[in-house]
Amino acid sequence: MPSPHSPLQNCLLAALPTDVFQRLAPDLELVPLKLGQALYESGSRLSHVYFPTTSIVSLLYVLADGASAEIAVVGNEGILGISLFMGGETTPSRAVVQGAGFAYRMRSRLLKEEFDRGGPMLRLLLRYTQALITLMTQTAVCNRHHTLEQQLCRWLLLSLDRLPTMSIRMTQELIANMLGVRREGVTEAAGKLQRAGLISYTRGRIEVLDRARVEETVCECYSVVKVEFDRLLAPLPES
Amino acid sequence: MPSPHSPLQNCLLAALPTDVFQRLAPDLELVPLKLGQALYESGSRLSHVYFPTTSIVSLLYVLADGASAEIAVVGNEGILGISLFMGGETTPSRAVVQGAGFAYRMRSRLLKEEFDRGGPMLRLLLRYTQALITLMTQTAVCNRHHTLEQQLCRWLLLSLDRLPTMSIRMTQELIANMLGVRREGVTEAAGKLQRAGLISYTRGRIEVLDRARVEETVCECYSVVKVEFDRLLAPLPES
DNA sequence: ATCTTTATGTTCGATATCGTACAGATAGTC
DNA sequence: GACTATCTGTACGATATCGAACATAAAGAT
Repeated sequence: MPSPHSPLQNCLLAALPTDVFQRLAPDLELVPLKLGQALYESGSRLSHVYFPTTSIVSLLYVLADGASAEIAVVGNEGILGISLFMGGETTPSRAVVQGAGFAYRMRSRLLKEEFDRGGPMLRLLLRYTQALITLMTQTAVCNRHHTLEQQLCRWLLLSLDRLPTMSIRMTQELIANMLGVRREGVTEAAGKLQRAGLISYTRGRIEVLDRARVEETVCECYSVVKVEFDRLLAPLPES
Repeated sequence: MPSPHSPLQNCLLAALPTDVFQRLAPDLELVPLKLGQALYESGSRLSHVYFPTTSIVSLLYVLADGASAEIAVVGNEGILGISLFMGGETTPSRAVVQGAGFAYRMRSRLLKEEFDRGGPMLRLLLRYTQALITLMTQTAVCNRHHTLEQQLCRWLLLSLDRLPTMSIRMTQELIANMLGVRREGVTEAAGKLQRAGLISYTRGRIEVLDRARVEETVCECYSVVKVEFDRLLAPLPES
């Protein structure tokens, strides 16, 4: 009976040519990620990069006064630790596990070596990074122009896209941290969605009942990001 | 008498090793950029990349309803057209000239070729891109948590850092577009700064009178970005 | 010099979110 | 089964920004 876990559950790893994947496979280590665990802190050097499979991780920016905001979310479509190959070594953001699950990790040095070969790994990671940039910038614009209810829908959909289920384990308090708003604001927005029958939630667990209607409520930001991820990561880039 | 213009006025070009610069120099073409000119539109393919010297260019994201927000600003420290080498070819943002001046442009294909050699150009551009990511994410957080007055100060300082003068040609209406707020909001915030003696402005021209006090008023976002740019772009990366 | 265009200043009520406080309700623990 | 910690619901005034309407002022055009 095969293990239920495979590195190929991560889209980036799955998109690599066989020979590259084979070269890296021995160094891929399956690790469980616990809810709330920090994979790296602002300014820290990265010993490993992570390829999530069944987990989901938020990139959070924390201000001096403790206020925070999520700038991106990474699931099985991505990788944590882009500053490694971008050359900066560190970033001013934190990576916090938002959905418990598994990831494969790899020592930073090995990834860097593969990246520096300039082959498919480089092209793949750069395309992914560009998609991530779109996610981040769309978040900036959405923060400015859209209502909390729309932003909550965006957050729900982006999270669902990175999870195998239709429900998310997460308290309203934590969602508020992600969105950079008050917990009460989330209660209100979520209550509205629940009364309308789009979602249902109990303590620490949100379920999307009617995804189609959530997609009607969400602002354009969600689809812009989705289209861009699909465009950039769909085909194995050849060039 | 030498020309007052040189590609070396752009930090990225100046940071290249001599041999690389010599290889590219014949293809660098000096072009004037007019206020309001769009260097590229959302989704368009790039025929050229631009290295600003005395001009300053905003990356703007425009929503379906016409609302907009600036996601980054590029001056003589940077380059326009990162999606070219990141592999995506296009981005969902617009690049609009915010301060008239000059830039050197280069055909996309040539830049891509140099990038693909995997040498100093690749490392330099990736480090710059990482700094740009910090700028974008800080903008997202700032939009969420800081007052308009602070954001205006951030915008002024980031713009000044990319210009040789202490004054900016820009109407309050356009600043409002950049910040993604109403024009009246900018009038109010700018009026407050003017009454306090930090800046002075007339139609379409803002002058910073007391930079030190603007730096006291600005939120932490400005210095985070500045430190990160200094860190990532200061030394010629050797790696 | 006058006219026109454009930029800036001011006001008003409307709205969304904030900050605080506290009341209920649920899950887990003893 | 009672207790406790945590999560969620609700209410209140305070604040920032919005949206619209209109007044003033400066630069440029004829």
